[in-house]
Amino acid sequence: MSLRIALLGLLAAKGPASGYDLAKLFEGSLNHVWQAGHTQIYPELVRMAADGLLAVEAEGARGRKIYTIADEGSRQLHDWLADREPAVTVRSETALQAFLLPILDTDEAIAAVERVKARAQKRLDDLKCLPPVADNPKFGKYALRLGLAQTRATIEWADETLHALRTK
Amino acid sequence: MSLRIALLGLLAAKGPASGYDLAKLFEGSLNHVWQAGHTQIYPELVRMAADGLLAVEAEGARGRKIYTIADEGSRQLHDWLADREPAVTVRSETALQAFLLPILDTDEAIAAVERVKARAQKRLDDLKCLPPVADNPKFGKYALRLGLAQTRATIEWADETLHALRTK
DNA sequence: GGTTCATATGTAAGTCTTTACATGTCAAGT
DNA sequence: ACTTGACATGTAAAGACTTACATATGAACC
Repeated sequence: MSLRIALLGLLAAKGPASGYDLAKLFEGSLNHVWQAGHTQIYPELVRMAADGLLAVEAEGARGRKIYTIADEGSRQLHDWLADREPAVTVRSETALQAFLLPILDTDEAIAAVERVKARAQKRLDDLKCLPPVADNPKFGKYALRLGLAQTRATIEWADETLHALRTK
Repeated sequence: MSLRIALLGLLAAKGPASGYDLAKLFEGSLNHVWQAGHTQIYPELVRMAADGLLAVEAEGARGRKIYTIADEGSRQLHDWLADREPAVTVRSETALQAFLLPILDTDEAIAAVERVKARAQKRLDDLKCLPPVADNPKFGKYALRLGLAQTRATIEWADETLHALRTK
């Protein structure tokens, strides 16, 4: 379901696009929000078109297909955004490592937390130089700030945890 | 793979336990870290026992089965924790709503962000009165702090975003 | 003319996860 | 004796996601 919403949202933000275009957007700005590869996107677009959420049009000799959001698609997107209580299914390997940290001895734990911190630092840098979606600076702005806030929180946790591990 | 690790970790933290016990732990302390229902846990335990990671023992008339972590299980758990670069597959409906917020008009967006904030606030309360895993206060301590830090960051984002939406 | 790379789309197999169905025990309260 | 609720385990089908395989065009470079 959420994949549908993400695709509808991108088509609303960017206008008509091909599956390939959408896959590129997932690799870019959406990557820190939701992830999907082209093998998941292509069949889903076909189903969405069959369900009347999208209009399709073939273009060029290369078999490129352009999808446009239909009224029913706009409606479902809007309703989901306005009404949906977001599900909170957490599945974070980082949090799992944090949970199980006491299994490691102190120096191994320090190394693991250092890794988490380095990763978060890199993510922070990535987020800072993220291009806007389809030259549309509105989109992704709020998600970017949320990502920055949560990533900074992770770095602070790592610093606090490293301090605790080193002084014990 | 991560489900295996979570199960191994719980068995290491708590000692011998049944599938039912482990499912309860997922509903409790692990819930903010990783999620799994009993329908996923029972078959996985069977596979893990078949792979030599766990020892099984039947107990009582009620068909209760007690799993104990085997040496091979301890080894794999330790290796994963010490060596694994945590995967960062983000799939957050909250972040997706944040991403697509500009599709809503201002008052709808405010309502959506209020919902996110209320949810985070509740989560914060949940985290604060979480019981320790198997009366073992070491476990979950670091994950709890990570969860608190990230949840506080989400609330700060909501406040910042509400302010931005209301003054525009 | 040939190579290489980005473009562009798909299928298939396998894994992970959710939802729905199904069964039976034990303890406590009425 | 009966009911209710927590305990306890499972299967099956469907849906979501990943990984590997497969194909073909157009543009740029050498």
